[in-house]
Amino acid sequence: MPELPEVETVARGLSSTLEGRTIVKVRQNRADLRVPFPENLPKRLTGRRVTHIGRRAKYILITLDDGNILIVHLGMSGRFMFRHDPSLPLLAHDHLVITADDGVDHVLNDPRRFGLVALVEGAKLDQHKLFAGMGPEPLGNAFDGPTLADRLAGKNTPIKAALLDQRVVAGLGNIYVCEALFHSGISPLRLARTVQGQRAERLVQAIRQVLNAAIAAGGSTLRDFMHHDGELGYFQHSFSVYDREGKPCPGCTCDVAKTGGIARIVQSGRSTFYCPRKQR
DNA sequence: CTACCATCCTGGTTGC
DNA sequence: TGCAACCAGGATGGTA
Repeated sequence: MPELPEVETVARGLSSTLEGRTIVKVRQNRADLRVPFPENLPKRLTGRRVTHIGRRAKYILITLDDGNILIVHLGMSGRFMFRHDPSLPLLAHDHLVITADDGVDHVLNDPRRFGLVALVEGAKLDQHKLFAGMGPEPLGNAFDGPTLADRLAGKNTPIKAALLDQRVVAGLGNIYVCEALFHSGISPLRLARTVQGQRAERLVQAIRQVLNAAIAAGGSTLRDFMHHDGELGYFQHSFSVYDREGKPCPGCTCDVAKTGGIARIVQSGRSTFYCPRKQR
């Protein structure tokens, strides 16, 4: 479920509670999520101090004082929340519990187990399989119109599919791709290679704007998503098209009874929501 | 290269 | 109310 804004929100929450703390206890309750947990993970984490919490694309990066980085991906249904009361029983799907030196438990819960946990040497992060070939951060300085236009050049695939490809730009998912395409007036069906020049520029601005607005709202809570402290995001109330099939798009004056309002189509197996009149 | 499909897994919602 | 089918924010690997 979590896309970049939700992961950023969780990472910020972790940063305020776990950064600077020493890990005193780790409980791992199963052998794997989408992939196996790292070998001897509890042993390798215990006694380490957390020096920094960051994010790359949809990955949470927890830097340790031995130079390793604990990587956490929340998949579709992952939550990473803290609990002050260690006497509370673990819930179903609580897979990893990291106890800090202030007695607070940081619990990774993931019912569908599409998430993953890895531990890599900090210096080799960019070369790691998960990050090699990954596209630019959409909120970073390196992401601009010409850069995106370059990465889309020659791609004979719908722009919707291209933006979901983490090698083109890293961190977008189904929701924010739909929203950004709407705000830039680009049809999700348009061939990626035709998004050049001003159109690419508009798309970059729309991506940045929608991601920043979503982060400011604490992300979007559709079903599972929660902040590190259990709070919910509220950006879902600001969706223009996502999950709004048949409804009017913002500012639309046309008759929904005639136009059908926002359309839903399926592209590469995923729902796409858009306004066929405003997006070309 | 690209498009499409299935897969991993659980749980909430929908429809009969 | 019960139950089955369907759907979901991601990523990957296979096939045609």
